[in-house]
Amino acid sequence: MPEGHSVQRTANWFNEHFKGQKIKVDSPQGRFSSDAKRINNRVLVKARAIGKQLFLDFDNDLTCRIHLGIYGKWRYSEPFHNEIVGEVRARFYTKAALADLRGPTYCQVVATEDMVHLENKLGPDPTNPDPRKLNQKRFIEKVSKSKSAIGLLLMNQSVISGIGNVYRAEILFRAGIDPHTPGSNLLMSQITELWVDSVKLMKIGVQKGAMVTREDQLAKRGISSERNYVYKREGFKCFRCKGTVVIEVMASRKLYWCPGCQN
DNA sequence: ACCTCATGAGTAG
DNA sequence: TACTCCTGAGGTA
Repeated sequence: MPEGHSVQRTANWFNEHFKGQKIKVDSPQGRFSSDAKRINNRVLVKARAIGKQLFLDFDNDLTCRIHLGIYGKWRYSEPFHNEIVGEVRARFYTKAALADLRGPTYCQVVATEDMVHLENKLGPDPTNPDPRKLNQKRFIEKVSKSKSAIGLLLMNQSVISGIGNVYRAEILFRAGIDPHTPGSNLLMSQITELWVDSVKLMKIGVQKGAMVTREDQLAKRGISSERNYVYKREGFKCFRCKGTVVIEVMASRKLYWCPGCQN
C-alpha cells in the first residue's frame, strides 16, 4: 500500500530488525544482483523515509533507494520461510528477520552523498515533525502560487511528498474543496487546513497501517471496509450529504469526489 | 486461459 | 496527452 504512511512503516521495520547490524542482500530474480553485491554483508546504519521513497544507508557510504511505484510490495517472513515466491527483486535478511521486495519502480544502490539531489527535489513530508512549521510554510507557498488544480498539486511529490490517490481524494473531501480549484484561488486558511489534515491523517496511517480517513471508524476493531468517504465509492451515497459520489479521470488517475460537499 | 485493475512516475511529443 | 515500466490479484470463461 504505497502511500507515504506505509513507507514510514517500512523504515521503522528496517530500523527495528536491521539497524546497526550486518545484513545480507541478494536478488533471487537477478535484476538487482550487481547492486546487491555492493551492500551485501554491510552494516545498515539507518533506514529513512521521505514521501514515498525509502533510503537504506549503509556503512560504506552507499544508499539503497527504493520506490515501490504502483505495484511494488514488501513481504516480511521468518528467515526459515525462505522459499522464493514470484519475482523477488531483492531480499534483505539476517538470522532473525527477512524482507522480500517485489515489483518496485526503483531499487538501486547509489553513493549516499548523491542522494541529496533527489531529496532536495521532494516536497515537504507531512510525517516529518515540524515544530517550527517550516514544512507547512513551504507547502502553503507552493500551492498559493500555482494555477494548477489542487487535485493535481496534492499528487505532485515536489509540492507535498507522500500523498497518493487515496489521501488526495480523502483530504479534499474532508476540507470540502472541489479538486479542480486552482491552488491560487484557495484561501490561506484552506491551504493550511489541507496541510494540517495531511499531518493528522498520515499519523493515523502510520499507527494503523491503513488509510482510515473516517475518524468515526477508528474505534472499530480491525480495518473497516467503510474507512473512506469517497475513495472507490463512486455511485454510492455520500456519508455526509447523501448525494452521489462521482468519479472522473484527472491526469490519467481516477479522482473520486462528492460534488455536494466539495464546492 | 484469459482479461482488467491497482495506493506511481518518467519521458516523448 | 499517450506510452512506458514494474508484478500479482481477482474476476470471468
